[in-house]
Amino acid sequence: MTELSTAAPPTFEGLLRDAGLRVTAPRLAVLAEVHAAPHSDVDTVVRAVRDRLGRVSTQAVYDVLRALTDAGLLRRIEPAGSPARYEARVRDNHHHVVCRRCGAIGDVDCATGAAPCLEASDPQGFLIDEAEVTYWGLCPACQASGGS
Amino acid sequence: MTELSTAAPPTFEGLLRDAGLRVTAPRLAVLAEVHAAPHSDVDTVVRAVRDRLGRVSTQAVYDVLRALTDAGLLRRIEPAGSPARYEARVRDNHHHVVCRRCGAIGDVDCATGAAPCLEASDPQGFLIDEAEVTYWGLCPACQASGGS
DNA sequence: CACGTTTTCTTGACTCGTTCCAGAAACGGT
DNA sequence: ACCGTTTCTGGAACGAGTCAAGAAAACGTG
Repeated sequence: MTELSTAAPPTFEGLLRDAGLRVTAPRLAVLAEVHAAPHSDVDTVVRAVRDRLGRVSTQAVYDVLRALTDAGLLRRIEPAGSPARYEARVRDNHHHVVCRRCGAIGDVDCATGAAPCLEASDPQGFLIDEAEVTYWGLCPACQASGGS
Repeated sequence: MTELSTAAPPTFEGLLRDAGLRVTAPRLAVLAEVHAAPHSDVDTVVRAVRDRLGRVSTQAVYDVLRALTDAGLLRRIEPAGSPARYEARVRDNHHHVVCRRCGAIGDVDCATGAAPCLEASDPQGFLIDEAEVTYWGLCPACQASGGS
């Protein structure tokens, strides 16, 4: 079926086809937007998609984001106190720094090799498949402005 | 001011006074409930408080939870996709395992001593004050029931 | 290239968790 | 016991996200 080499399709259309998803304008626009502006929230994506395509319903964007996330083309992150955000860096086990004041998000690669804190000391019988690390602090801009 | 030794006041009333908070029935009830049932969500706390005290407004519970959290007597955790939950273990830097299916939460002590992944490889200029680790997986019960 | 099936998008209403507001009630220092 | 301050009540409101039914578009086939 997927005869064509899935080596590294550079186009968004290729990404969609390889994932077994239909190619539609909203999906291409959402993919492009999240690749262009990582850590976008839904509202930002909706606005960007409408800039490109004109009239697109909010639900379409929610549906597309879910489909792309389920297909592994996007990753959903949800820092406490913020609406959900989406990024295109996928399957590379990186983490995030979140600014307590303005909510800005940055990517942080794993320090300790591939799996930093992946093993809990006593997982209480849980079968763990992912360790998510969130660093909380102040972004450079907020350190400068709000001194206290 | 705080002349009396704040060594280890065993009563909830003592905890409140030492934190400079007024002692009220809703606050005592909330403290007792969260100590008794860690990782409770707001609705659970509301029900428990009403069981003890009779009529208590939902807002009172929200206000109390915020006041106790700000005072450092409770800790608020907010796993993605779940409503906020509260626990009484505070200032001991432990982490959580969350069941992907049923949302159950367990405590996990730091494996690597006091600060496991506390230092990001490249914090991008962020001033980090906390590293929050969430382990995702399946709790024992969900492993047993939903095999697939 | 037209057809029919399947998937996707639109519109609108709705749920859930949480917050805001004004006023009544309770706390606790003097 | 009194009075100023803080806390609680009740009701309305908000944002994020979901559900449901039908219209529209994308794909595999002949």
